[in-house]
Amino acid sequence: GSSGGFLRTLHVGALPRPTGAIGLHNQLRHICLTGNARPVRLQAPAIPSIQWMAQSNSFATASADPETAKASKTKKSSDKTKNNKKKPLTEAQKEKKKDQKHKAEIAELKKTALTPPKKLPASFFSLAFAEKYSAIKDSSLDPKEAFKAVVAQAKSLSAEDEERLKTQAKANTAANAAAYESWLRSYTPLQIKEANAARRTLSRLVKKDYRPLKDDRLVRHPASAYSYYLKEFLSASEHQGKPVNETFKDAAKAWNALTQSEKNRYNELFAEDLARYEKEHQEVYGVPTRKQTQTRAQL
DNA sequence: TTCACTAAAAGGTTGTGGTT
DNA sequence: AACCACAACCTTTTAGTGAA
Repeated sequence: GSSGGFLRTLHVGALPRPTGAIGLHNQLRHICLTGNARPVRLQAPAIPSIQWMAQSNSFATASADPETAKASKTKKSSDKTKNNKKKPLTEAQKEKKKDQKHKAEIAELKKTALTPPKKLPASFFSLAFAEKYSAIKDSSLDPKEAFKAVVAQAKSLSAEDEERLKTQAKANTAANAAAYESWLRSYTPLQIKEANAARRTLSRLVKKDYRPLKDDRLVRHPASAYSYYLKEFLSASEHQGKPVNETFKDAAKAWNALTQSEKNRYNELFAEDLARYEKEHQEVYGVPTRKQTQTRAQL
């Protein structure tokens, strides 16, 4: 595991930022900003209940215009005074209304979730495929046959071509990383944090995997006392080489056998980390944690 | 969505406990 | 209730090539 070590400090270990691909990177950025959103292919699953969403106020942008909403509401109701009787909605109408609301929520979540820039092909195979395909393009081959033929060609490149395309692929990988980094930095850490929350929600609501955006600036959650114990336990040489799941079971057993005073050391480490979390939360996001807000409200 | 294939990222595993 | 924190490592998934 070389990604993001334990107790990784903020801003350390950022992605490499190659300097050789500036032009490409600007192009990518432009493409991104012109907003060609990723094609959405959703098989619209019927979500029976979105009740829990109403409980969540994580996405403040959704309620950005309470004034206008209020205004249009009052205006509407005054219009309705002519035919002063309000007919109760039929079941079908209720369904429709609910469906519309649901769609609006999804749309709002997608906006909050943000769309990272499209990536350039980063494998020699993809590049070879594109190249060979453009050569065969005009032939009247059946698309599937053409596809297979091109794959075969892409697999049997000359040594020179393979070398060339591997170099290109590497450059694209670097350009992709640079483009992503640049795109990321155009948003605040808080926006990215909220985007990730929206992504989690979307993944649940929609049959699609909205993966979290990777961002070094995000504040790492405090690690539990047990996490610290586990780290210590695993680093002991006596457990190395044993199957992972056995070792983890042993660790849990040992943890539960500890006395309260033995646990204190780890609890202190947690307390320190919690303090770190609260401090960084304020610094990076510009707002205190929810827990801090609640505690202050009680005072 | 299909076809073949690659590179890179995420998931599963084993736990506890704090955060949202 | 669900998510995230920590660990290592092997396995699975994804996104990307183009076009119908």
